Amino acid sequence: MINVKDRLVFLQEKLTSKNYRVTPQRLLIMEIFCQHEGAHLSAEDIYRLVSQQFPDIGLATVYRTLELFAKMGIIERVHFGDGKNRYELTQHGKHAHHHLICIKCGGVAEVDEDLLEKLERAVGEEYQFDILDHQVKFYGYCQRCRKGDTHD
Amino acid sequence: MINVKDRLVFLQEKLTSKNYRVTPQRLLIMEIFCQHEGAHLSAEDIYRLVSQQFPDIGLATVYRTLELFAKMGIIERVHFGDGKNRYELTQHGKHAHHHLICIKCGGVAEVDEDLLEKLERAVGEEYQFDILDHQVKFYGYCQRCRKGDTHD
DNA sequence: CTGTTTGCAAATGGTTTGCATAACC
DNA sequence: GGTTATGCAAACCATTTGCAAACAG
Repeated sequence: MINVKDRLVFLQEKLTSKNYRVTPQRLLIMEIFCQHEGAHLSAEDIYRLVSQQFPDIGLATVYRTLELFAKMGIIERVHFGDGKNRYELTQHGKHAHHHLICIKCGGVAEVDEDLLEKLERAVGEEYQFDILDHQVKFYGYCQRCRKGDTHD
Repeated sequence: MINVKDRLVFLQEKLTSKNYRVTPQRLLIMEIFCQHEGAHLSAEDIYRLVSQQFPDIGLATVYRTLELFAKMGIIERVHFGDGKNRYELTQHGKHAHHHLICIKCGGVAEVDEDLLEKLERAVGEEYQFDILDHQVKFYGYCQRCRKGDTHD
């Protein structure tokens, strides 16, 4: 797990520099993200987790904070098509948007490497598109479900 | 545009073979898809379009039909993260899930070629995942918005 | 005829918003 | 102290569901 303290200091500075206020709710939400590196948390997930330490937090605050963090580039939205937005810490220097989604158990695994850089460049040139980021989803059966073999 | 008549006959057969009933609503919705090849239609879009020819259709019927068509593999859901599901005709023999999404104007362009086959195979092997399909989204600025240059 | 499909309206679930109060700076 | 952020409840929007009536086979 990442150095939480560093992240929190960084957040604090970034908030202050943009004239946003440093509040316990915002710090806590960032802490949750650090403690769940690699997870794809929904607003509800975060609400539940934060509530354990800060029972008075409102769901709306969670949503507003996620909106803010996303706008600041600290976290990113990812969509798995399950009806809810999910969020993960922005990985600086490399994208982390390759997901393997099992269409049976719904499990989501993350693919680390950025095998797509070449493709990104090629497509960007061909279509005259200034590509800043990408997101790749592979749909199929994970190892476990593959064995089960009861593909309905 | 694709041969609409062929598509409709195909749909009719497929419905009958699975003991689903052939209804004017279902045929009309398929017709709309054929007439908007390449578009990424939301349920609301389809409802609006079908209503012009069949004013009594209910929105729920549209949703149920989309669900059915997706289950039958005739159409596919794509997610652009704008809060609504979008649908497009399944392209047999090739995937058509490469989208260029402009983060300024929201425009969506489609990338035709399947440059991802190699990557798909490699990732599948490495992660022991039985990959059936993939979906790629590139986020950035389209040619037009790039010129405008007022990025934000 | 019989079971599937439809339209309507009400319910649902995730997310947003208005507003008075509380908290940061 | 002035403004920003919060919590609550109500509003919102896309989608789903229950049910009686309509329709396909």
